[in-house]
Amino acid sequence: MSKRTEKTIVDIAEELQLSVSTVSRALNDHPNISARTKERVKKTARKLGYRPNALAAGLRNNKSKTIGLIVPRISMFFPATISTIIQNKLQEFGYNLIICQSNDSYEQEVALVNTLYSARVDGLVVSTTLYTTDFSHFDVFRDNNIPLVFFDRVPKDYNVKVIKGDDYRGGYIGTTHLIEKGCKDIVHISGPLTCCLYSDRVAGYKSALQEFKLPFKKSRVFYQELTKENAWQTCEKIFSQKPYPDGIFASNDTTAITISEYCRSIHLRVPEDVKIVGYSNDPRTEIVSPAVSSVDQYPGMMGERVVAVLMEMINGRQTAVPRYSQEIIPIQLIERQSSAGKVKAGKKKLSLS
Amino acid sequence: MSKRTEKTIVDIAEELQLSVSTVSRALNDHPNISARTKERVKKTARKLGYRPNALAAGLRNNKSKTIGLIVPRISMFFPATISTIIQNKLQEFGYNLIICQSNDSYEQEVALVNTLYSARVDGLVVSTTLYTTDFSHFDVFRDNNIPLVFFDRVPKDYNVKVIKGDDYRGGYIGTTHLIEKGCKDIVHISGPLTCCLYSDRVAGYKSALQEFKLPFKKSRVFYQELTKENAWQTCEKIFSQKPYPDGIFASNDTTAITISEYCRSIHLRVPEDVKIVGYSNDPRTEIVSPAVSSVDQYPGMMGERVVAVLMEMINGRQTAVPRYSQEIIPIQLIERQSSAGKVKAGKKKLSLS
DNA sequence: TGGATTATTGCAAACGTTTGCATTAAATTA
DNA sequence: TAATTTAATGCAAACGTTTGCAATAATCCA
Repeated sequence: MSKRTEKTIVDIAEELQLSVSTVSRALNDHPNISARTKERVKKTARKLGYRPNALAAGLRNNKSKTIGLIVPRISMFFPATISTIIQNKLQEFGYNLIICQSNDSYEQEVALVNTLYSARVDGLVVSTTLYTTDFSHFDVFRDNNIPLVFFDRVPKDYNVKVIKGDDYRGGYIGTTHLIEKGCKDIVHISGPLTCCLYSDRVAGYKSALQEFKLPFKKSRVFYQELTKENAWQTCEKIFSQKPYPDGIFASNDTTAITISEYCRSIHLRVPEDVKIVGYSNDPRTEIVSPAVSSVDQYPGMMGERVVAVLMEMINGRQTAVPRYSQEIIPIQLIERQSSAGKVKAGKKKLSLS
Repeated sequence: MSKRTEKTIVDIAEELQLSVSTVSRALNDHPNISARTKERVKKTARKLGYRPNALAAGLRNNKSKTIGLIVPRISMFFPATISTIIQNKLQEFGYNLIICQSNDSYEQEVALVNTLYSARVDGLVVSTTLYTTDFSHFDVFRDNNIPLVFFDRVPKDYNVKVIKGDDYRGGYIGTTHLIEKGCKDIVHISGPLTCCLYSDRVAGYKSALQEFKLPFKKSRVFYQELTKENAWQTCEKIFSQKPYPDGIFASNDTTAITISEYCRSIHLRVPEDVKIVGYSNDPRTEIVSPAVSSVDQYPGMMGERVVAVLMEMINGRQTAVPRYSQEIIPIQLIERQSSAGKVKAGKKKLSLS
């Protein structure tokens, strides 16, 4: 057991004939320890190879200097980007980040919340499962007044701090853009409605159609997990019979890109025959040809806001009283090749105000 | 302070008129606690909303049930995929994972090692910075016999457990493939040689050239951080004067994809005029056109091996004595459009044994 | 029925910090 | 110089567990 080499502050104290309290205070730069003592203590700390034990300090202080993060998966562009930012930002504040993935499983999410509570994280950041509609597993955090922030995929009707993208507007803008480019029959491929993200975007899609007096047809909206496989299957369904849509608005970029591939496979031209808009502005949209238009969600801004809000809560500037508050991060449409120009020859441009 | 609601095992003990030790053992299913008592304890634990305090347990047991992971960045495909797998796998074993990014900064890496040590992680997994050549900051772990595993970007000459891809072979296979497809003047774009990954691949590249009696020219190898921007610049250099190379082997896919874009921009045809092979088999290689050939590194296998080895070390089956041991994960070339067919008309196929 | 074995439970120390309060030493003032 | 203030240090409890050992209760066998 070489563990016997672990030095503690009592070793330092003994070596210097000081009390442990003095050593502790010296290491923490407590004001009423003399400069000379601080020097001596720090020096022998280095000499002995002393490493503070964060567990012990955490136990005593009832804080772990650790934040928990739960996301569906870190292999997807948007959560990955946000996680990166959160992690880097927290590092600046001296916090560690425990990143966990629910893999979009409700049960896993519940389990993770509990282990992160046991780990006594000082705060929890979460983007929920596609299927989380009951949020009571977060009560432990909320009721114990431990900072809790949701982002992107956030609860509806749960009294808590929420930071989300402007999904309604995203749905609206994406659809409007296609209409302005001349599309008259726009399919929307959405995620499951249990997730607020998608219901908001669908609402935006609807209101855009309505505003431009285009009919909303139930058969033109698809609800599915937004995987490549599902996208391909849905394409097969869509293009199994005419009339073909002249625009498709997909609620993520994996889907948008797959649609584009499918169109090529059946010799439909993008954007001439079908225009496509995706969501998230995944960098893949740029390298694919034609490049795919997409709704950017400013992940950087969102990540920074998450950390800022969290830190305010931790430092008590923000009232930690569980109070619903929603912060909306703007979105922006990035126009690319996949939705360029006019609908196929013969149709003329809608004149829009 | 609603923190006063935190229940501990002594609350359970009081409620049941038992000793804390009995409660502790009951909760941990210790064999010599009667079934009846266990039942009662667990029931009131639930009733009181008791949550174990992992910090306290960790302090007492000298283990945190937490693993540290340091990667350059989690936004890159390969480390992201591995992190995902490691995280999911560890979850099965009841371990949390603290994911940290060094952002390819040596100083940050050093700092992270120290905070993870302070957090008393039960093990550390790391893929180093591009520029880490001094590994002494890992001594704390090695010397205290705390499981330490390196993967992908691993140390040379540091006595420790290492799991890496077969980069020499990857370099060899990638180059050989281009040669077999008829290339005679192959550029190699490599990362900095401080990183074992790249030096191994360069070695593979060299030996392939040698084997096929092609000259190795220093001017045909470039060493740089493998970013998009650098790739573009290097392309400008390469194609600023003739003769153009007829094959390019890039040490990552971002670079390979950018090269392909550059070629299109100057109206060079891929693969007819230039053939391209990348590294890592990033999914982007598939959606780009022409699809880019790449060397797959089996991230799944690597991730699983990392966790398996780590668990063996933690459970003491593997000797934890710091002993260098290297495990090589195979690679596989995935041929795609970017390196298909023959070199431009007029050249005839090399007949290879 | 009594002694021995076995099954349960309890006591108390330990893990490494931090911190309120008490104490001592040093500096200041009258 | 004595009394008072200020600066620096020490004592001991506390954070919530776990665990070796001791103690008690229950069971068994002859």
